[in-house]
Amino acid sequence: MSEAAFDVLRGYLAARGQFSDGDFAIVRGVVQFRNLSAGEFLQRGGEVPRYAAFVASGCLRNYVIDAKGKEHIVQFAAETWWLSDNVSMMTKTPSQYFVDAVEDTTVLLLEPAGHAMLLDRVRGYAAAFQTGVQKHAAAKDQRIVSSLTASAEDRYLEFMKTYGSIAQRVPQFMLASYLGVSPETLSRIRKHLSQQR
Amino acid sequence: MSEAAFDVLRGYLAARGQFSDGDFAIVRGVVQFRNLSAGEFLQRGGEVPRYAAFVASGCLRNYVIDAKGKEHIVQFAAETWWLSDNVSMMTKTPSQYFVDAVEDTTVLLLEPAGHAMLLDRVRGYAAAFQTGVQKHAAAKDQRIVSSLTASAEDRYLEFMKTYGSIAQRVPQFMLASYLGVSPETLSRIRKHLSQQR
DNA sequence: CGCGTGATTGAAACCCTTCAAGTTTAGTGG
DNA sequence: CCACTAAACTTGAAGGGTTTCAATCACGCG
Repeated sequence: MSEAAFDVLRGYLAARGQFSDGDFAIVRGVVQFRNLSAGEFLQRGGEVPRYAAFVASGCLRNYVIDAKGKEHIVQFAAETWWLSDNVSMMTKTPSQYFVDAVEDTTVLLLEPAGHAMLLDRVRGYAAAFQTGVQKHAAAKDQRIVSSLTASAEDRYLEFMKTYGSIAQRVPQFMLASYLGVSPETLSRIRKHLSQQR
Repeated sequence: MSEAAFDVLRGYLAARGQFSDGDFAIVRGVVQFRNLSAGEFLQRGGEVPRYAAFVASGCLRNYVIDAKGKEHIVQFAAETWWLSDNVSMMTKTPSQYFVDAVEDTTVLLLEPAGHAMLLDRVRGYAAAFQTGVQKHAAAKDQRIVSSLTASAEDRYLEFMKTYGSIAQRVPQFMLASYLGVSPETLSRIRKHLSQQR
């Protein structure tokens, strides 16, 4: 059970560097497993996060709740994605982010101390981590750019091209929240696109 | 001249870790200096970036140009800010980003090889770099959140609170581009706010 | 001084939201 | 397995915020 989950992380790491069995054993020693049912919270806004999460299977959503009580999805995280609020975790300040499971989900949890150990003890881990962080940052820039430049329809098409497999797994109203439009608008966009062909 | 510029980087690093004179000498050895006049380009879209830039004085703007030829500012970078397209630089692929100087600006340039040397040879640099990258990423999340949740007026107020000093230095139409609104709208927002008090 | 750039202002058009109602889908208990 | 219910999705109409286009104003600089 957790073996299968750990294999996902093993595969993720193996694709990003040369790691020995001993390295994997160290990793194995510092991660915890947790199963979440659909809708179950991994973290609530106002809490100080204690873990970074690696999604082995399923899908998480990361969102904020604004002054009017409305949810705004910042990120989805499906298999092989990391999700964490590093700044809040490191500074031990409450996070504004909520995280819950869109589907039944298995995550591997990594505490800051464990992460520090990996950086220190596993050769090549720091570099792999670095690369991952940079790609993450680039993806965020891309999203900022498209929120500035693109219409709702264009943003939808861009999402489908990049994360189409996720779109099939999350309810439409969540996708709307991610895109920053109302569910009604997304419905109309889809209708409009379907009529075009 | 370049001494003053390097002092800015020295101060930046000293505030983020314990570094010896020898460490600073290593840093000094791997950075290049460059002065940019207002409007001068540091990088054009389509080019493969070769450096990360640290702003010692002045201010850069980082932007994309969309299909209609319109500029969209992704980020400003004033004193003590880093600006780079790490993914393009590392993968040696053309960047979509343009970078030019809003004012006369002095930057320190760091090649990937130099950066690798710092990570390897300067104790504490990797950790300091890591922290900086995470703060950057958090700032981007914040911007995504506010582009999803906030009206143009709220985004303007948020920018003024966070980066007010930059607002006084860049032309209003650039600020509008950063906020993702037309110059006319920003003008109206400012008028509206000034009439409220 | 006059030219060019940036900022302002007005009016029309457009995209998107909100509200409201109806339809479909999915989940639950009998 | 069906019936019932709640949630999600769709569709329509009205309203609001933003853009676009156009004209005018303000200012710095050769």
